[in-house]
Amino acid sequence: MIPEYKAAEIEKKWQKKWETTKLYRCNLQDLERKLYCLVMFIYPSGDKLHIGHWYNYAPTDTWARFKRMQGFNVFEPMGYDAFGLPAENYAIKMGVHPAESTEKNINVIREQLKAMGAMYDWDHEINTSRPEYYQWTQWLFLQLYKNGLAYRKKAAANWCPTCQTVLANEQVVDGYCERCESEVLTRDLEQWFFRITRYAEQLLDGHNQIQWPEKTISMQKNWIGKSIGATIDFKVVDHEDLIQVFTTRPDTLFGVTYMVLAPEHPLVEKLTRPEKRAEVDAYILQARKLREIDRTSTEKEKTGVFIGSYCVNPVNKEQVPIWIADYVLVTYGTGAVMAVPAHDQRDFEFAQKYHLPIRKVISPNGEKSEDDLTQAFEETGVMIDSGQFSGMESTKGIDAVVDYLWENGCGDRRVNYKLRDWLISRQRYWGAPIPIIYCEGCGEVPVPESDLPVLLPENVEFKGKGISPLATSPDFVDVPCPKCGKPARREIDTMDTFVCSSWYFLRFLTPKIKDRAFDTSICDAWLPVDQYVGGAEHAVMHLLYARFFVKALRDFGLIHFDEPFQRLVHQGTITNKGAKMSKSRGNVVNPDAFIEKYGADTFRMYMMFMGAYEEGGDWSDEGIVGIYRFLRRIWRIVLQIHESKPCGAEGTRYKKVVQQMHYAIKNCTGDLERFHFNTSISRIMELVNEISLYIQNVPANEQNRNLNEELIPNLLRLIAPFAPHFAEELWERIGKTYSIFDQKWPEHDESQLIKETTSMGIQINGKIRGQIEVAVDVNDADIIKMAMDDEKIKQYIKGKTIQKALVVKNKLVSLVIKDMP
RNA sequence: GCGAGAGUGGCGGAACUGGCAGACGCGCUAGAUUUAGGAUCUAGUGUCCUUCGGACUUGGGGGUUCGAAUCCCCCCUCUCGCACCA
Repeated sequence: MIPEYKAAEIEKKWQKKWETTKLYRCNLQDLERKLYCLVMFIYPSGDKLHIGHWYNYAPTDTWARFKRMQGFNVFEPMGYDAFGLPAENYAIKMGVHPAESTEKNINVIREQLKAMGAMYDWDHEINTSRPEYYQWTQWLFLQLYKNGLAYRKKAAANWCPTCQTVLANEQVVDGYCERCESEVLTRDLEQWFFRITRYAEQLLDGHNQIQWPEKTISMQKNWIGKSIGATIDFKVVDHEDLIQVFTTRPDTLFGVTYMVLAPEHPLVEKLTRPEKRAEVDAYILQARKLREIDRTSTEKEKTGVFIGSYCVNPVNKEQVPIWIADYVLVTYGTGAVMAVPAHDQRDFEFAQKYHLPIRKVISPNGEKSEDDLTQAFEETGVMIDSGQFSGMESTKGIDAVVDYLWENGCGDRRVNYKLRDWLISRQRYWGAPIPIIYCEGCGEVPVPESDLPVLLPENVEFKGKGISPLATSPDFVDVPCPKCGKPARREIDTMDTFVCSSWYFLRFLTPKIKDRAFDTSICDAWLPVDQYVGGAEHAVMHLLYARFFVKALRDFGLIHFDEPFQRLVHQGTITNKGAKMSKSRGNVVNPDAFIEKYGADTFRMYMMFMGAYEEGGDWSDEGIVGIYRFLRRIWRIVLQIHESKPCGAEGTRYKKVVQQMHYAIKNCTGDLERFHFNTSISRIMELVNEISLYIQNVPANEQNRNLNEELIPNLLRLIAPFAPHFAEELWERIGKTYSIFDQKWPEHDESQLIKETTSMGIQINGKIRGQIEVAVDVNDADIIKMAMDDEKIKQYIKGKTIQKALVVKNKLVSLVIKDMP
């Protein structure tokens, strides 16, 4: 009598055994075949594990287990990105201290993660909100500070009125807060920045040495936004001032007919003529009122005003009027643009509206034409009406003009980036305090490393609004200056949580060391992370910041590699009945209910079966039973064969089963490698179907003994990464030694895949008309003959001439026929 | 608006470099077994045509090819990213 498959019981049993035997403890000293498999650690904001977490973690764990069985020394850690706004907001909502609620949530989540059955090495767990961790986040801040990569400045910052804090550029999506979707305002504030812009070029270069999705790389490239061009200085008439512009088209300099400054440009105030003052002020006021999103919309008609002053074009000494317009952004380039309406569509539209001259200086063929342009000609061509440069190819003209400007001291080559420095100050409580003290005498003083950590005070009013909660703790704020000992005050802002997660992959290796943030030699040995898995939404935030950190730390001599993550895979999104899951739609799938009903093994396996991992899939409450049935089917077959102990020697039918096994091993392995879990599972299903047919059709006493000895063990090895508890249980039940995860992943034998005959389709004029069974060693000419001798085919080719006949090996025969002339 | 990806049965999805479209699973139909089953097993299941058999089928339209889901051109829809970046 075959016992029932009791998932809950089995899963508990093995989770316990794995833990007590420390099966997944990784020996970091063993570097041969090391493999660092990392999944983005969890953000414990208050909710339990949702389906997205499962989809991130379970398949990655399957991959890691597969690699372990292939003989790799796999390090797969898990921890908590525990600081941050959602956790703080959750605590406020529940009326408890964030430290308390975070700790509680982590305890729940840890149990859930364990119930998933992943092979995390729990000895390496980290929690970024613990002083043991954030002490080193602060230490890293100081290293950046010491090396000139952390600085404070007053700047217009993105302010989220709901979150009551500033945000980094990366956290503002279309003018709205990435987290809470409130409209983001601008506020002038003193803020801390990390000088990520210094690494712009290196961040671009590094893309060449990592295997990441094309799309993610291009998003980063786009975000960094490199453009090569020149700066050009325009003297202002009757003023000492120079207006500097950045342009990628110095070859169009002779076509400049006006100058445009951003309304916020510092020179606007000074250069506005008295008679224009009222008009200009009104325009600036109006531009300010416009929401960022409206102002930057390309749909919006361009507007601007003339401020009354003129500047001089350095190549032809022509005076051109200076305008301000909100299509020029103060944050990009120099905040000023030389307008060339004939060769820039935006300038063209503006010039048309305000009747400014449009002067053609680039011609497609070098010839002048009197026709009016209907739109700007933005391509390259031949320079015309450009003084000594006329007749020159515009691509060469770029260099020639810049050389001329440089010689005359009014221009230079310049590479410009869109990337801005990373604003890391947050006016919130639940984060790592910035380790800086302000002293009236000594100014900005870094907290000495020996005084770290700067502990988050407990007695804080963190529910307040508009001011950093740390300001409400006098014990925290008032400190003696570390330099002169006089009364001073601490920085009251905390760091963006992305700072914590920019180096966690280093800490994971040695989470408990007390005297260093990380161990240089262990990091050098284990990094870069071999396989990183996480959401695509981090493309220009976490993934860019972490790369910046690694490059900076490398330059400080603390590590000796260039990139944190060698291979990167993003999981797709799970939908439910075709729609994105959301609380408002009410179609959120709660994993717990399904795990209770079918077990974690079925649940995780079904997620992998739904679709291609990187594309996500559509959840179906019905579909999951397919996997449940499949596991129970294996359960019965394995135990039945184990009981009946086949000892026969039946060979003909068995050969087919073996062939199917090698086919399954081959494809299952290849697909797992590429994170194609769904097709990988399909191959195992086919194998099970074949075994099932065999034991039904071949009498028990004849069944091949290898069924028990070779086939079933291999089947269990194949299923083990997908359904770990299930496979471990059956492995034990068939009398094998613990653990199946110390077993070697099966390898296929290519020679076993070769069939004696193949069935080939016969195509006539592109349409399949018949099938023939052909032995593999038959040559093409004979195959064609066989095809033409086929009864069915004869009907088609009777009375026709064969124009062409070809054989596609093992696939088909193609005949092209034509009526007899 | 620009850029990238996608569109395949009733459903989720396969098809690696052009080579028998629809693997695998869900659902459905019939049968077997069972006291019963939402358990299990077997067979069937793209659409249309009256059949042996045939015709049509990968968002729509054209093209290249002996042969196209796959390559090329035009159009439609969806998803994601960027959005005056000078």
